Parts: sequence; C-alpha cells; structure tokens
Amino acid sequence: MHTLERSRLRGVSGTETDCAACPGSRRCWGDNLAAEAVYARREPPLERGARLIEQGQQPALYIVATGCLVLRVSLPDGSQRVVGLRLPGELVGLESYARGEQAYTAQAATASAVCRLRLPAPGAGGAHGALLERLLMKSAAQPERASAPWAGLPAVERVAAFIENYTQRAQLSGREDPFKLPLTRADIGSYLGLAPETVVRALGHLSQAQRLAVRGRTVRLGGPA
Amino acid sequence: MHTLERSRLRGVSGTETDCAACPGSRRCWGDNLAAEAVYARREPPLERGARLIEQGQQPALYIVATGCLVLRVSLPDGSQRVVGLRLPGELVGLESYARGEQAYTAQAATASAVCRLRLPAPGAGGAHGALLERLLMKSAAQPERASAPWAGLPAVERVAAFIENYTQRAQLSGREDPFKLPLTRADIGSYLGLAPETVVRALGHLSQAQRLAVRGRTVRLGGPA
DNA sequence: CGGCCACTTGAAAACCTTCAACCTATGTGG
DNA sequence: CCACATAGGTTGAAGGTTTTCAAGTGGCCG
Repeated sequence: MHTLERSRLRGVSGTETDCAACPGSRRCWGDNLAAEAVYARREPPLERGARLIEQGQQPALYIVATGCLVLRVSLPDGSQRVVGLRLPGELVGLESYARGEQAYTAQAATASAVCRLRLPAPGAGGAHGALLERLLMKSAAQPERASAPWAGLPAVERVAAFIENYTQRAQLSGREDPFKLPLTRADIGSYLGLAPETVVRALGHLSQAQRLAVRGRTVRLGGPA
Repeated sequence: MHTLERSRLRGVSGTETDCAACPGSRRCWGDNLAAEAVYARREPPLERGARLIEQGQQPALYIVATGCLVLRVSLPDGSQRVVGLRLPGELVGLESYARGEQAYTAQAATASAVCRLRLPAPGAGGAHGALLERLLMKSAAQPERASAPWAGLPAVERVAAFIENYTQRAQLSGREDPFKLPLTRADIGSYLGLAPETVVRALGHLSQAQRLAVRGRTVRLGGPA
C-alpha cells in the first residue's frame, strides 16, 4: 500500500493537481476535503540530504507527502541549530510569508516527497477561505514552531534573548524606552526553564557588562551601540 | 494619547464593533484595514491577576488591546509553567480551535483590555478570507510558540518528551510501531539544546528504566502500560 | 508596626558539557 | 570478498554551570 501510493504520487510530479485526486489526501487535509478544491504541485522527489529551501530564500509553502524534513537555522555566529522536524501532512515554510523570507533551511532527513501549495495573493480576499482556514488550523496545531532559539545557551544569553525579544515586542505595541517587565523573576525563570535565582544572577551579569540596566522591574537597553 | 485611546475603547465595551472604528486598529491589524471589515467585541477590562481563559475551556480567540497577559500551562504533575506572553496586538487562544479546548490559562500580568474575535464557523468558507489571511500571518509571526514543554526539565525528560512527540506524529502520518528516528543523536541534541553524549546517556537511562527500547535509530515505546 | 512577597546573596550539591578515546556500521575500492 | 575509510555512536573522567537550600533584605499594604 505504501509503495503503491508512493509510485502513484510520483506519477503526477510537476503538474498542479487537485489534492482530492491524491491517494494521500486524507493525511494532508483530513477526511472531508469536500467543498473547496485545494491544488498542489508535486515536486521532484528529494534524496536524503537534499535541500528543499534555504534560509533567506523567497517565501514558499510546502506540505510534506512522504519522508521527513529537518529544519535548521544558521545563527549569526556561524553555528547551526535544529529548530524543527516535519513529517507527512505537516507544513514547511509558512512562517516565510509573515517574514518575507524563509526562516530556516529545510533538508530531507530521509528520502522525501513534498507538494508545493500556492497561497492566494495577499489581499485577494474572498475566495480560498477554506484553504486559509485549513492552513490556519494546521499552523496552530503544528506541534513545535521554529522554536526556542535559546535552549541550550548559557543562562545569561537566554535571559538576554528574552529581554531583547520582549523589548522589541513592547516597542511594536507602542511602549517607550524604560520598559517595565510585567513578570516576576520566578515567571521569567519558569518561561526560560531557569531557577529564579539564576535569573537574578544573569540580570546582574548583563547589568555589569553594560548590556542593559536593571533596577527592580525596570530595564533599559544599553546594547553594544 | 494613551489614556484617551483607552477611555474611548472602554466606551464601546460589550458591543461588537468594526475594528476600523477603533483608534488602536493599526496596532492590531496593520496599516490598511481596508477591503474587508473585521468585527470584534471589546471585553470588560481585566485587573491585574484576573483570568481571561482557563486551560481546558472551550475555544475562544482574543486579541490584546492594552496591557499584558501571561500564558501558563498546568502539567499533569501539578506544577505550572509559563509558556508565553502576549502584548497588545497579539493573539490569545488561537491554538484552542485546533485542539478543541484552550491549551493554556491566560492571566493579566498588568491591567489589560482585550477584544474577542468571532472566527467564522468551520466549513463556512468563502467569506472572511481577509480575516483568515490576517490571522494566518499573525499566527505564523507570533514570536514564541505556546510550548517548549521541555526547557528546564532534566535531560532524560527532554529526550523522553521528544521521542513521545515524535512517535505520536509518526503514527499520525501512518507509521508503524518500531519507529525509526531520522535524526542523528547530534541533531536531537541540537534540537533539545543538549550535547550528543547527553542524548546517548539519556536514551540509555530510558532504556534501562523500561520506558522505551532503543537499538541504534530504532525505538519502540515500552511505556508504563 | 507587622506580615507578606518579591528580590537578592552565598555555599554545597547535582547536573550537564567537554575532551578524549574507542567501538560499530556502512559503503567504497581493490 | 576483504580491507579500509568514514560517519555515527558509545563510554569514562574532569571541569564548569545551574540548581538547591538557606538566610537575609527591601518594598507595599492592612
């Protein structure tokens, strides 16, 4: 059954076809792919180790048909980290539409096959409601996101990353420079997976290294400016 | 400006209004909220410490207008962990639609105000394309996922959580019991923030504790069944 | 003023990483 | 078919970081 399915899938590679005609459709879209047709283009099969997308490339959305993809990000310091796994039925590259570019590199961990989805042009509105709804549900259900950029880093860096992320978002939401943390050290620790005491010491180090100024819950960035 | 905005917002609390009429609309929906109207209902203001949603409740989607919410999950062992923060313009509760129930408890970290969004009924299709598209973009951009359930846990538990999550997804995608990990120990370590050697030793411990059987890249669950 | 809670600081213990060596499987060329 | 090369995997010991435990400080509110 598995091999049969695979060969039938390979048969339509390269053409854009209705997902309803695909034997693996249930895995991708669930049981009732009724009302509105979803069209996808089967891409050429990926050998183990082949790259589907490269970090920084232009947005594109895929759904895994068979195999398994590993998602990696390259950090500014040159190191790489695995940030996710995608199995059949899961989405690859959705984040790229929000960012304007691919957030990670996707590489086949085993021989894999994927289909490319065409996302309706932004602002087109109206049509494709069902597709969008399904994508939304899928993305909200996707077990782990291009995830914790800080796991495994030393505690000081985790806290620094948290503060940076927080201040960026706080600015976006219209707050001004001396930011006030709404969380206790215990909450920050719970979020980062650190003991409260460790958060205190980390903030102390960052303060001493002039990377920021902390007094109580008030933080001010004093970056390498 | 801030206080003016807040008072105007409070004025419409309880009624479902067009977001375009809201002075804070740009923060929630960006610059051009043109084509299609989005309607939201302003909820009564939340005092510091008040709960907006409770883990396990029925699905509901909110967008933060002012203040800040903390997201927490209660783990089976009774402990709690912070899994996210939501600032103005960010979404709360989207995951609930995929899961059928709220994934976390949301509590006001500071006095806050939120609007409730009405998500088009599943399967309604057609209309609301713009709303869905915006939600999709927002959710894909949402900085941290509502889960890195393993951060801060001992290495053994992190690896166990990874294997469990992987096998669940592998089953969903149609794989059978002796699962084959597509990743090297180094990749698993990179994903979990652990050294490869630590992954090896953790797998050893899990194996010895009968929690699973590992041989090379083949794992079989041997849970507390 | 007293109590509570968050925050801070110090020292010992536990844990994880690093380093270095060795082992095993797989695949290639002879 | 074997020899070798390579990549992944495993194991042990030393060293560094983080957690834990314990005690003490500071602010806020009844």
